[in-house]
Amino acid sequence: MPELPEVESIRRALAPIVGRTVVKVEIFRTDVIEGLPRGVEQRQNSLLVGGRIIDLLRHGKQLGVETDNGRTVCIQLGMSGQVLRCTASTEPRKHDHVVWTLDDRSTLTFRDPRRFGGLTVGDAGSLKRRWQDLGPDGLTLSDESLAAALTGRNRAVKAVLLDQALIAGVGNIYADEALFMAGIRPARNASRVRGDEVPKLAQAIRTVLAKAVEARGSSLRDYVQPDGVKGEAVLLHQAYGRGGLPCIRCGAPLRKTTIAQRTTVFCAECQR
DNA sequence: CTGGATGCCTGGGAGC
DNA sequence: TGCTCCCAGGCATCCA
Repeated sequence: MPELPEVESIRRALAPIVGRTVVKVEIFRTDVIEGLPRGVEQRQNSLLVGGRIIDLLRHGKQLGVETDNGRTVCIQLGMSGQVLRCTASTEPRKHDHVVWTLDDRSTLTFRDPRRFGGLTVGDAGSLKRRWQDLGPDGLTLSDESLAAALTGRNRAVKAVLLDQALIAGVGNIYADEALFMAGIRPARNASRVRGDEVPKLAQAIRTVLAKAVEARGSSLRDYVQPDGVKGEAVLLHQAYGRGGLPCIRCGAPLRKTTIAQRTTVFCAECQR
């Protein structure tokens, strides 16, 4: 579900937990955790218990939590994942998989009804190692990086934008939005994006993502910020979710189709 | 190597 | 009200 802007919104909202020490973790499902060791002590340790949170990092759609005892947890939200922060402990709800308690008695909950997401535990270096397999982050994507991702690629330009190994953080919503802003048809072959269009598309990707971060992410079905409040970026959408509705630029009805197995909305007039 | 198709899950909404 | 069907923002894995 959540793409870069949603994950970045979560990261920013969690800033107050930096400096806090993890005092307890409750695991309600082990199968959402990769790399979980055997043994109660080892499990607690791998899930940051006893460590002080020193950093919250993000690359693309992945969120990293790092503690001063050299442990890290990488959070992937998949389609329906949430990270919630409560100032007092509450009864776990259905689909709450992992609950941390911090030394200020606040709790951090990872919940994910569809379980396409999950956690990966590791040592201090494991986040960087993991993120080496991802492309550059979409928020700061350079024109040159985008050019490199598109060059010689025999697939739809939208499929390239969605490929996390090429560009990290763009999902179905913001791919449609960026291509609409840049006036490029999602089905166009990536290798046929012209040199003069590359900077426009790179700019569109950065802008669309940055605006959505400002609006605290797009709440469609599951996404909420850690305090449970919805983001407002849906109000900014010009293409996504508007199939059949008039294009805000030219008034022609927006077309709905499938590209890379994903629902795709575009304007046949404005996007060539 | 590349790119395309498939399957994993639950819940919400539409339609009957 | 209740049922069935369809759809959903991701991604690992398998296949051609």
